[in-house]
Amino acid sequence: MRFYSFFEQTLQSALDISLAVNLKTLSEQLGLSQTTVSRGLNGYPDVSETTRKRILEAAKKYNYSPNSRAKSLATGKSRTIGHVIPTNSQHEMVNPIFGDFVAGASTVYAENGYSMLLTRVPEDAEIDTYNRMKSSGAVDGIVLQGPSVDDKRIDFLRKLDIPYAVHGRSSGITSDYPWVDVNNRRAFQRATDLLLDLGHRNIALLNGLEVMDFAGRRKQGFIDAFKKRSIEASPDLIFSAEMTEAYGYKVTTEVLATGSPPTAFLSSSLITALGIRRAIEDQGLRMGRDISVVTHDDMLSYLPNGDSEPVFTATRSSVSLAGRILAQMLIEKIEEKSKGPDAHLLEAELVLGQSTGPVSVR
Amino acid sequence: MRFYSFFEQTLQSALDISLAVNLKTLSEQLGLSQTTVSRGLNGYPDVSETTRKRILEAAKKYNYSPNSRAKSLATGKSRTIGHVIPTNSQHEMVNPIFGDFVAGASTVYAENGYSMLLTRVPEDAEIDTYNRMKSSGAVDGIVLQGPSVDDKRIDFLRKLDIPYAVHGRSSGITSDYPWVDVNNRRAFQRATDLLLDLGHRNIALLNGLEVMDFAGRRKQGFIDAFKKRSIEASPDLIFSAEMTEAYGYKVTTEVLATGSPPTAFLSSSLITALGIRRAIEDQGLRMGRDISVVTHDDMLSYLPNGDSEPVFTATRSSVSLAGRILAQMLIEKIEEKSKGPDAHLLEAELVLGQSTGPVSVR
DNA sequence: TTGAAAGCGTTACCAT
DNA sequence: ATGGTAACGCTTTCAA
Repeated sequence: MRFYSFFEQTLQSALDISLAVNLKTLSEQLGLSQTTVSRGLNGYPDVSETTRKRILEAAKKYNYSPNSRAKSLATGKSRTIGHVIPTNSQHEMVNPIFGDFVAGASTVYAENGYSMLLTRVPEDAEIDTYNRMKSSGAVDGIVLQGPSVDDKRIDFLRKLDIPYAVHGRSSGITSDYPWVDVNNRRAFQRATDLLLDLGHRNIALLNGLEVMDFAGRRKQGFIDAFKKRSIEASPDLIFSAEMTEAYGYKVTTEVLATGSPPTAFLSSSLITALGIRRAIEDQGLRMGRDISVVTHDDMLSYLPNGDSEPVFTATRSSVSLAGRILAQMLIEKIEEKSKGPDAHLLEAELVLGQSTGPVSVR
Repeated sequence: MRFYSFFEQTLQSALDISLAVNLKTLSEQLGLSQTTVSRGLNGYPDVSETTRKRILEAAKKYNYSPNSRAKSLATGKSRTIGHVIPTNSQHEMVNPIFGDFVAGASTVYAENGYSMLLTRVPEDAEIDTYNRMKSSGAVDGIVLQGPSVDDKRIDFLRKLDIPYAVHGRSSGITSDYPWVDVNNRRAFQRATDLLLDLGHRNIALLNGLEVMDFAGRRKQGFIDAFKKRSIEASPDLIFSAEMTEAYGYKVTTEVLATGSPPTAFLSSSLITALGIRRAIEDQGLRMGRDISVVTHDDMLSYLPNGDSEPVFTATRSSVSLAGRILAQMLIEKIEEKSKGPDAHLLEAELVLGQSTGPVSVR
């Protein structure tokens, strides 16, 4: 009895100063073996209901939670998924869709008892990081974000023989790999179609960097829309750069000063579209009357759909959805509920704003 | 000899199929003890230069990296820092500054051999998550983002007795805690001052949710600017809600329809400012001529400073900087290079756009 | 300068 | 239904 009360006391004070209660202490307290307690906690069938109840109560009382490091060492699973953000850009700021994607994915991780390990490394150290993630046993799976054209990392991940999934696709990679993507080509083709329908011919495309795979697809959609009407998109009005606001401002200012300025702008990013609008306003032109701006990656998804207000299709929330789907896919792969590489194409629409939305040529 | 070549072969094939090389295999291969190899890799002084060289070469050759779980189990340190994003909002999208902050912090983590563990949990499970993070030994430190007024989580973290740091402050918490914050009050006071200088009197403030601590500070700055001139800010023009675009659109539309519409808008968020602009354009008014919009949390930081172009102060990049500073502070706390709670106040300025910037009353 | 062995906190196999 | 014990891969103490 003195013995037990000693432990009681130890545990109580441990509780107070938040010292870790481990399986050993807990089992001693319960007068059971570590094995039984472990089984009780992990829902094994071969433990009586009464003992299980006792175990769970004690665990709760002493605020026990298993040491995840020890658990993962014993099981060989870390229940953690690695995401890598390359520091590829000059500025520290990050594309807003990054947050949406991460939010979507980590929600699903949390629901399934996984956590997300986020690392930011220089682009040239990325392969090395994947390598270490795997061989250090830190993660059970890896997510590759924003693939470039013919992305060598995809083959590398396959060879690394670790579950992985790609947000976006990579043209040039012929082998199978699991991905989740939106239909960039079709979305931009539709947007261009709309502007062409309204009579625009001089349309400027402010695209992202063409090493990024999605940029190539968007450009293709733009060009295809013209081709289908047997007209040619002016190559002088197709721009490609990192999607900053300065880029939008600069290009728009320059292009509006030429002999035949565009009557409409199609932007690959909201940030860039901000620069475009700013430049247009500087020229004394009015959005939605003198000129049209259509942008993808918009934040209008906050506006309620199906109301008296104009309908805005949620591009940003589709990114978050992509995160969810991809996370689910990866978890299933890790837990071997599914095997082969999956592919999911999300149907993203373009965002058409009210005042900044397309108008016909005057 | 046969013996060594057997291992050579084993290791080689392990390399090919990317099987984990562990300390045991590596030391057997080298003909050394695990102890020596471990010491060699971790830079202990008591190992001869020649052996150290051999060890490092072999480690590189066989692509060895220590199992982080085992290491952390043995050392009691996880070299991981936990961030929690509460799922407090109706929508899945996340404030863009979240990405900037995370990017800044994780850069510093990476530089110091730390990684970031990101979890997204329902708001009511947050305390529980911190608890588990600590008692499961998953993290060495915790970052609290976006505190509310009188945030109970701060006291909880202190009691949890784990290194932590807060991005933002919490009025009502009198005890010391480590934080990094911008001067929200002063920034909004200055912006309001500027608009008052230009002759505006009917200024609308579209603020964030007032449970969030930063929103309270911003409102205070707004009110103070009026007070200093012995005039009163109209309470009817102060709004508070989650910073969506719909919020900006709705409030602006309504307020412009009243008898004395505001001549200027001050917005707590770029997203909301988008809604404000959209509504203004719908009324046929022109930005930067008929009306002024000043917004905080802008993305204009992409524009180069000190050029011929107007100077835009980098609010977004200051968030990223906050992430860096906070990460550095937390790491020092974890490694016990510093002890007491630190406080850093970053000097954030308001962003004043060119066309959308403030104009005097006409 | 090097090595043997104990220990970190779990799980899992094999008994009973 | 329950318990003893050997792993998991590393660090660290103690010896040599």
